[in-house]
Amino acid sequence: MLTKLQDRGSRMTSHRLALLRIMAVSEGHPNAAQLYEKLREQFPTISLATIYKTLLVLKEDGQVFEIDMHNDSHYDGNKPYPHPHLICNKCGDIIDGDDVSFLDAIGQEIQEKYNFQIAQSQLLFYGVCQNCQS
Amino acid sequence: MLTKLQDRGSRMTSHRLALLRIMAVSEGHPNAAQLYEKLREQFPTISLATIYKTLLVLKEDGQVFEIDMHNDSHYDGNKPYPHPHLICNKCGDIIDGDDVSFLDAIGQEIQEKYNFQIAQSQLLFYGVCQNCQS
DNA sequence: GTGGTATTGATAATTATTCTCCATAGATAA
DNA sequence: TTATCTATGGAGAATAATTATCAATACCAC
Ligand SMILES: [Mn+2]
Ligand SMILES: [Mn+2]
Ligand SMILES: [Zn+2]
Ligand SMILES: [Zn+2]
Repeated sequence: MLTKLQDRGSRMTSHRLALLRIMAVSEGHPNAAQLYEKLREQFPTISLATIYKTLLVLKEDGQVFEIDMHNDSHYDGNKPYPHPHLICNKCGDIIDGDDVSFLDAIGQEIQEKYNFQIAQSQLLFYGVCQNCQS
Repeated sequence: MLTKLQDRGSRMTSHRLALLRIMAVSEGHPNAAQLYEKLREQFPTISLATIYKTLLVLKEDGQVFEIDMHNDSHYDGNKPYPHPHLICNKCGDIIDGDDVSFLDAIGQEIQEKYNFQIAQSQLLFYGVCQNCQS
């Protein structure tokens, strides 16, 4: 947790701990602005730039995964590795879409068919979630 | 081609034809800035805003597919429907990753397991392409 | 505790994309 | 062909998420 950070010459600060804790508790996929609002409850003088810098450090450290959405990145601190996301066009909810079979198979196939070495992936499905279909 | 546009009250202009033709010929995945440079050869006074407006119209008309990349959207006029893309971290090349099995299976699985009605998808794989592995 | 350095906060800068508004050009019918 | 109506184009301003700058501060090894 903090060992990896320090190996890279980074420090574990109260801000970074708090941000990780919020993500672990919320189980959601917040964006920078939402994390900013949450963190302001504990650190009223925190800056939005600090949120971005913290997210960058934690991302490079492999502790959060960035969901690369159009002009509004969201973050996952619970599953800090590539996995599919289902994004509802009605309510905006972002649902984890892991436990999907064939994912490894697709990676394998791309690797072989195109001789492409996959390092990362962004798998986004847009549509209507269960709740919004009523 | 122009029938669909006119049904929606849109007009087929020389700009729109030229943009579609450039995409069809290039077989690539240009972004707005690259299309702007190309189109300026034919229309020296064209504006970048016109590129964006044209791309929006053609996208809504189902004639181009937008690849939703982080702060730099690219467009596909040859396969104007969702399909995977392989993006090289070294040379920046964007490779079509269709003809991949299991894609329909994954869509099916998400539909069933999460009861999620898929309307669109962005499947991006980042890594190193064949040419850049030497 | 002290000192060196990473981090923070305030704010400016960046950059892709969108908006505004008037002039212009495409379609349609006379 | 010509008139008319309206979508489109061009120029530049506006927007908004993200990044850069830099002096003050907090972390941590000693
Ligand atoms: Mn997730
Ligand atoms: Mn493509
Ligand atoms: Zn929903
Ligand atoms: Zn390459």
